[in-house]
Amino acid sequence: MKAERAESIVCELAIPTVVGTFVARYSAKGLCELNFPSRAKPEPGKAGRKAEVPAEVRRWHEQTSRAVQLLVGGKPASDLPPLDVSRGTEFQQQVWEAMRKIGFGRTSTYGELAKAIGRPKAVRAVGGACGANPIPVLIPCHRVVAGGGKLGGFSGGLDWKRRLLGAEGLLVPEGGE
DNA sequence: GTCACCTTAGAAG
DNA sequence: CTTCTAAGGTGAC
Repeated sequence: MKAERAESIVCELAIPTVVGTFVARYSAKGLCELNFPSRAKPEPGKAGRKAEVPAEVRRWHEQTSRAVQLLVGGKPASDLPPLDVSRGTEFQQQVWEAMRKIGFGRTSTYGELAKAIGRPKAVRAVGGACGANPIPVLIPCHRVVAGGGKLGGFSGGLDWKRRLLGAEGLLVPEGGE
């Protein structure tokens, strides 16, 4: 069964936080993408069009905003909006689902996730799925570290991975341990 | 078809 | 201990 690729985006909204402004995108099914703050200043124009946003999406955005703000602030978020991951492949969706089970303040490794989805040898593929994760933070790809206490990589910038792990009270490997 | 990627276990030197 | 190799899945070229 093929995932629907051409899922249209309903709208794009900004999420101001103490570490910058995230940008969330919604489809008709829920949150489909979340981006880390970019260097560029947020565009008030786009974020200011909330009046044209469907009530349902506004409700989701409220949950998303709260969740993101809690997480960057070092607190667990329990109230999440529906996540639309329909553009991911079956494999990627399995990986993302497994990642969401990693509790707040806990970590897992690429190897463990690979085992969890029944593909113990697909460790690199898991890494690839993490990199393809459209909704970082809410889908905690930052809680997935490499084995042996190594941090591993991060598409959005290792800086974010460290910051998020640090916010959850986790020791960030830095070459010593 | 080929290559690069958020990896890792195992064999060789 | 360090270095090299092979293996999974996916998207860009």
